Amino acid sequence: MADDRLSVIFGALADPTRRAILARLADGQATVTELTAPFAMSMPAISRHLKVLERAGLITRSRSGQHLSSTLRPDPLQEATEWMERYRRFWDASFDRLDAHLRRAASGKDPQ
Amino acid sequence: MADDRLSVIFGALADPTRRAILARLADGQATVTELTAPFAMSMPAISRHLKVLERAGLITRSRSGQHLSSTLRPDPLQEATEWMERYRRFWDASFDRLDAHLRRAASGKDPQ
DNA sequence: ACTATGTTTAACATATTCGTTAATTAACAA
DNA sequence: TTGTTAATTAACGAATATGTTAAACATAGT
Repeated sequence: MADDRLSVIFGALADPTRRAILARLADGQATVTELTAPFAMSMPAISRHLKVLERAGLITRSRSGQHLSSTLRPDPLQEATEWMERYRRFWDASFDRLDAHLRRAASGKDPQ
Repeated sequence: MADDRLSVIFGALADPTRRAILARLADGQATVTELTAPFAMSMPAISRHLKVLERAGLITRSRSGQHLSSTLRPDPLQEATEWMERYRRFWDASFDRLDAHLRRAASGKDPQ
């Protein structure tokens, strides 16, 4: 994977396990052991996923004794969204087209 | 890469060449040759990138004679954004914390 | 039919990803 | 010290990603 920020962020999000971890962390910080529990996967595997998320800036980690807690830091999601915003006018255009299509269809006068 | 929709979408966005292709297509549809020109990369390489974007639903392609044009279809970006929206309250929380911190710092009364 | 142009597919090399198990490090508790 | 728990690192293997060049396929023009 390329090492520019957006590639690292999107790359981190491109794995269902990592997205599930983020979803879990939305309910509050958790240790590696707690994050491992729901998955049929070894702790080293989760540990690596956490490293990927950390590199993307999507989590921060802090040690408290033996326990290493991960906390959600969603700022990179905003960065990603901002990149996608460049295409919003195309969404709008798509919606307009869909809307127009539905109106034509509903009126029974669709020229297609 | 996992083959669920979101993984395919995020995976497609996790490459700078592919994001550049999408940016180019925001200015209108283009052929494979036209999309290859700006890159120091062979046409087969671009052809594969286009396939990845197509699989993610980010472009559609239509042949007109010899020319195979790619067109932006940004709907999947919205799907990705919708997933990220789950974390919007954390963005807001982050902003709130930042805001509060700045206000405390500005007033010279920051208890920290 | 022949040739030129546009694009994909085949075959290959290399690097990265993602998982495993085993070994190691770090912190706590007796 | 010894043992237990928490987590990472090491070493490995299999699958996937990303690029290359050469060959094949598809359409157009003469």
